[in-house]
Amino acid sequence: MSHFGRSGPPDITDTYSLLVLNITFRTTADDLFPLFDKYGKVVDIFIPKDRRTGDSRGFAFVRYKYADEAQKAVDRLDGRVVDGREITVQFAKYGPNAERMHRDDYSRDRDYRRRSRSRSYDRYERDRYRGKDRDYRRRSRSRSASPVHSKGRGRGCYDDDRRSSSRSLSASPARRSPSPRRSLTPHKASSPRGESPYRRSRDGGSPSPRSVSPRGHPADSRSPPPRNSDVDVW
DNA sequence: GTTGAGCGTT
Repeated sequence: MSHFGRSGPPDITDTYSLLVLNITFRTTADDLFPLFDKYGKVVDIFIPKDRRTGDSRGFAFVRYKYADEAQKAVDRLDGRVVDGREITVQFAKYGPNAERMHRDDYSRDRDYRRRSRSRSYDRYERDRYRGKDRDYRRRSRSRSASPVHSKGRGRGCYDDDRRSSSRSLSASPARRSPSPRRSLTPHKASSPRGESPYRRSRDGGSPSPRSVSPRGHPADSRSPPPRNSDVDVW
């Protein structure tokens, strides 16, 4: 009895799709079927899964036969805790069918206010919608979707180095070795273990020969490492 | 084994 989505869409002639979000990654259609079926006639349940791993993405699509039942399910199951997680039930919008036209059937009394009243209203709504940050979310379900990883690290390292270099030449050129290890990098990074050089290029974009010394680094030649301890610290 | 905003298959 879990033929949901096994052979594509069965019959979406008069069915309403509901989007269930915030469900656990282990929740399956069979687990949601009894839950949604209790509130109405569920025609089909489809849960997008990864093609490579086959794991659930965290949301499911419940297809109802009647809109009134779907609305009821949304109102009843929306915010319900399933498997220890609160699920979010709402009507599908970007679906293949987009039952937006049918929505008027059950929300006709509440949709009357949204009637094409004026462009201002539309603009206001759109503007208000834009206020929320939802476009930033990426579709990639990376294991760790972090919008802000670590500002100032990783790539900033190069920037910091470059800035330091600049300051060194400007503030105290003969104070500390600009970057002895940096000058040795191009030579030592030749291929200690058979690593591909082009790979490095793509990783940092162009940090090796050009970024390191855009204005040339004659100081390296005439400014050998004064102390080993300095380099040892690194 | 991990994660957590979102919109779908033959």
